[in-house]
Amino acid sequence: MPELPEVETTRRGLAPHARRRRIVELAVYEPRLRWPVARELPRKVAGRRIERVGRRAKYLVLGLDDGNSMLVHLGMSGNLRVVPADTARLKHDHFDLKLDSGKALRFNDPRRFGSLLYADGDLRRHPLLKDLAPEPLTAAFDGEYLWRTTRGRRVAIKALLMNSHLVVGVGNIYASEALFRARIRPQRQARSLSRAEAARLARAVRAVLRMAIKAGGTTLRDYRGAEGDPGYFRQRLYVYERKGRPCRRCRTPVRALTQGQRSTYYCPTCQG
DNA sequence: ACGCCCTCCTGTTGGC
DNA sequence: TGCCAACAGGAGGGCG
Repeated sequence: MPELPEVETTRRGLAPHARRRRIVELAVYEPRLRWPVARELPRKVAGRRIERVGRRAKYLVLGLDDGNSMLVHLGMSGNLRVVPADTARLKHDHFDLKLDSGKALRFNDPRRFGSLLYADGDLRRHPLLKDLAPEPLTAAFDGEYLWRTTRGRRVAIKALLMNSHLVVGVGNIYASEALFRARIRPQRQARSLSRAEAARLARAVRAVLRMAIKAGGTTLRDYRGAEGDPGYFRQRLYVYERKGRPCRRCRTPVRALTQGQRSTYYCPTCQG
């Protein structure tokens, strides 16, 4: 579900409520997430102040006043919302991070692919973060980088866009959308991209992520921001979920195909 | 190192 | 209406 724009939207919604707040209690109702929630986590974070609400790839990072951090990953169906702490719990509410404001950050995740992790000290050494590629919205990710890292790679460019060793934050929706905007077929071998195409694709990735953030992300079903509101980028999608419907640019019916057990959408006319 | 495939989990949808 | 299979936004891990 949530890709970079949705996680970033959640981060922005959370930040004003969480920053400088002290953690009164971490209440874990269901520790069986993607990674089991460590038993000692509530004890470690109780009483700490949240100093930073950040993001790395699709992880939300809560930086604590003791130099350690909590990481929250939303998985496919997760939401992290701000609620009054006494709000009645619903099905699939898995933990509450209760703050000294009387609010709680409440995590709901039907599929339980999300996670709540603790990282002591340097985030860059955390096992799940240490090998991640650059952020797409930083200067490190540009056409030259993309061209260089795709050399020799026989895998389809669409699959490579979703590989967090190449670039982070791009999932199934925005991979299709970026390739459409760059006018590149998703099935193309990554190594076949020209320098110009790599440059177009890098720009398209950045553009589509930026625009999606502006729209508050894409809500297909479950996604809600920190305040409970959906994202509005769905209505701006060019190909994703539009199989058989006319391309918004040229009216050719959009095609779907399966790559690595994931759906890909593209326009056979616009994407040469 | 690389590329492919499977897995975790629940809910929804579509076909019969 | 019921049943069952297919599919869904992630991504680690195992295999050849």
